[in-house]
Amino acid sequence: MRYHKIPDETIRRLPVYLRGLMVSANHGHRSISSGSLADFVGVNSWQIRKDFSYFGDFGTRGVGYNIESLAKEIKKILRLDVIRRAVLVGVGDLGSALLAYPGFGVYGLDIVAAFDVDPKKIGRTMNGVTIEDFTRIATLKERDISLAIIAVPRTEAQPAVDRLVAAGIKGILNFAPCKVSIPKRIKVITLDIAMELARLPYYMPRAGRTEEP
Amino acid sequence: MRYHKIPDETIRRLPVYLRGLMVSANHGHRSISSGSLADFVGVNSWQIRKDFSYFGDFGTRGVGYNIESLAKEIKKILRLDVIRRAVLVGVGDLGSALLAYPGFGVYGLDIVAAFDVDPKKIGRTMNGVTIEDFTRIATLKERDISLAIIAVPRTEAQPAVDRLVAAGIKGILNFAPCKVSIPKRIKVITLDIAMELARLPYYMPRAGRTEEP
DNA sequence: CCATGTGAAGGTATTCACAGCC
DNA sequence: GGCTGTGAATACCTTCACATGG
Repeated sequence: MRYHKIPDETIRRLPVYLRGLMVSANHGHRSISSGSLADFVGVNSWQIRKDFSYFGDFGTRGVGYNIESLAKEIKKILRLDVIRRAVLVGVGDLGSALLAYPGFGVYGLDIVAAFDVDPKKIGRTMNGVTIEDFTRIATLKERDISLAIIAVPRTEAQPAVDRLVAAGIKGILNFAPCKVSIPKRIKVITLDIAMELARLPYYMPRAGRTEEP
Repeated sequence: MRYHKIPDETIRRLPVYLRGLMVSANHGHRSISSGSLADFVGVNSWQIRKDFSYFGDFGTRGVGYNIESLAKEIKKILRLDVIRRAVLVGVGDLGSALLAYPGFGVYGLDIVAAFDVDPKKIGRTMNGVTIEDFTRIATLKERDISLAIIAVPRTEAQPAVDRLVAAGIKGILNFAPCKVSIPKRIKVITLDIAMELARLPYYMPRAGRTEEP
């Protein structure tokens, strides 16, 4: 093993591997080869080995990788062992769905607070989380929450982000379809759902052809 | 202009530019320089010019790009001028949010049908779309719908995809957190929300440090 | 003069092929 | 024999620098 910097593309794939390892562990397996994991997650086996080689020797030649120790290491690299609590801002249709979404738990992440500006929503409890008044967002500072998900209308995204930064948030998952400006120490990942759908037609088989491209 | 193949990374950015152009047009502009668009969407100006250079000369030196003709060309490349109608499979929390989501319209995309297996949901109308019985999915063939969004539990994703492929669907946006197997002529984009959140902690400033990484 | 368009340079990630080890 | 780990080769994408044209 060398002290390589881990490429961003590898970081992007680590959560994929992690989920694959978890599911495999649930099936009762204790170790897995790069080939089986490849079939399971849809990444080439040599790509998987290369990715893992950036951060250590976890495999046993002739056998494969120990699932538990590899999963633990990936969690450590992604810092999922330290960061676990997230806040949701904007409890509309999408926000409500995110509150109910069971998928975050796999990665050890948990939405423990929610904020909205609508008085009709404030005070209501959904999935064990009571919706708070957005004007009280500064209280996050004392609550060990450094991760935020924002699901507000596009025009409200920048103001919301500014308040979150002031409240000490360090990372933001933004569902609003726009660029937001932040101090560079803060990380924002923008996930524009419509945009993903929009690039799908490009890859679809052209009309007029009868068979594959 | 050369007859370059358009790189995948450029295709990924085209919807970003398209949205930027639309918003700029709404502000009353008729043309825009690569520099202004860069500020607006968060991509370098030289990257933007390079991207546009793959598919033609749309700019006027000293002035910028004509918004309308550029937008039209991008839509044509992405084939958003032909593919407009989509079906939703799975009307749970996330599916309902997607039905209500206003963002698809920007790209000319429209969810015109929805399916679910739950008898309590079948027959109800949400946002102008009546939820149909999933066993009737084959009727899609006669309805000029080639794009599907699936928002079903992980274990149901593969069966749902198989039925969609049989019903003639050509492109799928998959929200279920798993790989799905399909004939290679069909394009699937999997969007795992939790996974995006999971790679955020890696990029956040490390605790203990006072300033940037 | 200003902003586009593009070869060339530089950087990053993927793929290959095989040596090393269980 | 089977599977990992990795340098080398390749492909791809980004950045630069500047010629080109309205």
